[in-house]
Amino acid sequence: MHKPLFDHIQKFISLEPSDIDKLESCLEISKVKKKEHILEEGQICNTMYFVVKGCMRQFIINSKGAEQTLQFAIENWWITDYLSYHNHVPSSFYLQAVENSEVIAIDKTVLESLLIEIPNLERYFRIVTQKTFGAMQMRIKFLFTMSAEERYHHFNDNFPEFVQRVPQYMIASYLDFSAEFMSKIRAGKV
Amino acid sequence: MHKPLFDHIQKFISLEPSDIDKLESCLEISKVKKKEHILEEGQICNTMYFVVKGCMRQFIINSKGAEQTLQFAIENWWITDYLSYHNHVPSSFYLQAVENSEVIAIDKTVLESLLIEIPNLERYFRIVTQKTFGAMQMRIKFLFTMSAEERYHHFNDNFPEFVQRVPQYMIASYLDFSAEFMSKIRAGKV
DNA sequence: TCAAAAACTTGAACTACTTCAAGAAATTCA
DNA sequence: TGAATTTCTTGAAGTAGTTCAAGTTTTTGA
Repeated sequence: MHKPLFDHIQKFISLEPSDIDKLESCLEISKVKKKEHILEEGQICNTMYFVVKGCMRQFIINSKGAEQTLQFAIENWWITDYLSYHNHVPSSFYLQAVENSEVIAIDKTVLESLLIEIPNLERYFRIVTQKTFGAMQMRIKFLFTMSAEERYHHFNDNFPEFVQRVPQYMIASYLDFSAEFMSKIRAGKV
Repeated sequence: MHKPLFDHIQKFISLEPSDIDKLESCLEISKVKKKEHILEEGQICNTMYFVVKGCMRQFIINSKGAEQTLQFAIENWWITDYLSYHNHVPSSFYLQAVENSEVIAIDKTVLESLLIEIPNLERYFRIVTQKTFGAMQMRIKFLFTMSAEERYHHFNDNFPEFVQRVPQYMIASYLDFSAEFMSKIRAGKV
């Protein structure tokens, strides 16, 4: 079902029924099994993904061979590799399902011509991207100013359900500390 | 002069002469003296700034009273606090001139109505924001996977002129290590 | 339902960085 | 020009985190 996407869009702009039809015909919903990749390092990313259900993450494999989560996307978030998408260069990232998920995929070529046809949709993406960018600016602030323990508590206070929902080692790497250290923070052993 | 902005815009989209006039009438260029603030913590940010000449930075004052640079913007970059701008909440950041600079300021109310009038301009901002977001994703990757020394060399290799141009302690905090440690890296004493 | 896999915990040893304090060098501007 | 300010450097001591290795608990799926 595409409804969650249309609901999300209509929070920011309103679409003509004809535009809704046009957009609808371009969307492809797909189920992604837990741990399945929708993008791998080295591939060119030609798709934007909207999470209808479940949870996706962007991660890399670092020089020690360990996975490092850089970004999560839950229901109603967009996720893609914007650099690869816009510059048509190989991606540095993996995009993977953390849970069994459903995503709406929009192909770049299709989307770009759709955006020219529907200026209001262009507006939607501009606003959503700028808001996400704002959230990213705050994230950098937190990473720069808080200790590991403060970052954990802050995240836990703000997204308690989410912390329950995904493996702790992913949260640890998203907050930029080791899984072992997170375990100690939780046990009050720091 | 507004030319640098129009040149930048026309790299991504093309504007009708009438649109150029319309936009032109909304722009306000202003000189910002080195160290002068164009936004302070606690204020609501209602403006987007385009750097025509010079260099601006976004920084915070951390719990120890030290300045921490989170972002730079040189010629042809936009800078603002997107969270404060979109959610109309007090900013967590300062925006300050690193050098004597010239910026084009566009007021939010003016810009938002302009964007509705000129869909192509909406497109420009969508593309520019997404590209900047892509750069930010890479930045997070570098912060997460490289050591302080690697981050310094990587930055220095990619932006050698820029490293000459701004005080080293600002670069150090932008790369998330202390000015003293940067000094030691440069001296080969690590 | 139960064996295998994935996720979490613990302590001990280590290290990449920070902090502090003081001096030297470079830049600014009256 | 030269005094004041800003920026950079250096070494010594400290610490917030990592790494490793091994064991325990929880979850998964045939």
